[in-house]
Amino acid sequence: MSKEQVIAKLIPVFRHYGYEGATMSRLSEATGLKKASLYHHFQGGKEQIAEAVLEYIGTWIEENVFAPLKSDQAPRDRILAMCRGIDKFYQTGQEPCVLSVMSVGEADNLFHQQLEQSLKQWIDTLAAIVEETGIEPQQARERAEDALMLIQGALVLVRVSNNTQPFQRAIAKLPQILLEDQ
Amino acid sequence: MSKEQVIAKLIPVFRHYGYEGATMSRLSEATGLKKASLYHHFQGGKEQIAEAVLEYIGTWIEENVFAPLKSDQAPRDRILAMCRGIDKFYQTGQEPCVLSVMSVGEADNLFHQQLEQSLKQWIDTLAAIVEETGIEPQQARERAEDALMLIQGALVLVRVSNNTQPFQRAIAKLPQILLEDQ
DNA sequence: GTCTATATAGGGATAGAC
DNA sequence: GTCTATCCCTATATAGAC
Repeated sequence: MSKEQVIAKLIPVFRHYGYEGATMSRLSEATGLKKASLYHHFQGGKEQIAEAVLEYIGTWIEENVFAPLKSDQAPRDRILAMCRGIDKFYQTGQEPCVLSVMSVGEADNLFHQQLEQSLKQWIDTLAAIVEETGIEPQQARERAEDALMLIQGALVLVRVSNNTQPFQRAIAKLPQILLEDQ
Repeated sequence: MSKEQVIAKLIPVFRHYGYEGATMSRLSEATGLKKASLYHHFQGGKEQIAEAVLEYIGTWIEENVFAPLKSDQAPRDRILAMCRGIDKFYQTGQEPCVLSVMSVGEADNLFHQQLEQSLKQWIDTLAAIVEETGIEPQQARERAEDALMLIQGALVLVRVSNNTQPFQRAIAKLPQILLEDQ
């Protein structure tokens, strides 16, 4: 099993249990590797595992959410492509956001800068697209923030209500929020 | 120190560290009571402490967020009153939402039903107000959900970005989202 | 590279003095 | 009601065999 495959199995544990809840026992069970083997791959222990998870997710987002935004299609089509990436990433809202579960407690102390940077990049990228359509920078930024708030809020609602409908509605509303006058 | 005062000191620990991160040590430090004293007040241990916290918060929300919605003022004024309650409850976004931090990991298994019930109540209450203004039930419900998504999403953004602006903007937008055509 | 076995620290929880 | 002292278990992490 490659390191990538190992990390792919670690991710859902962090997403569903958070940093403190992602115990070495659960990580061991999720991967099928005993604890000592995990320490062989990640000498820095749990903290380094979380770092690897964050990096892996960053790359995935880059390729599946940001990349579609940078194609040569019309802005609306690029945003629709991004929406498909988001829907896949969050599995229609059923997979929690690492950004939000890692911004709690101990994990926040360890990774705050990195999380903040990732969020900023997402907002900046979205705002740039909106600006391309002729919207003022300040307005574009607010729309990008509104879009991310809606996504993050939808994820909370889905988690608590066990109903993916709010997420689907939120995704469907993104093009309107970003491109049309409110 | 009364039980209410103790609980008031316990709450921020759960909000900032989540259920698993809210260790008895931290709860002890936050209250100034040693662990054994906490067990005297809450014989059910940590789980019962969390229950007490959730109940206390439920009452607070009832009095400061729901009650204003039931006054005899105009719908818009009632919603503005609710917004003030929300702003106070979340300290302009600087205090995380218990609902969201408790819907992760072990805590979610323990309290899922209760959290789901609280969220449902909030949505139903908001939707009822919107319906009063002549909006169709389905539309009203979606607006209420949109409002809660925006709030929850704003809280994530504030936590990650250390910037309360998105929350303030979100709160300011609530009357529009609930009462005006989009 | 993966395992068993183990060390050390901290978690939740209780007994019993005051 | 609050404390000190302590129990047991699990968490993180390491040693060393295969």
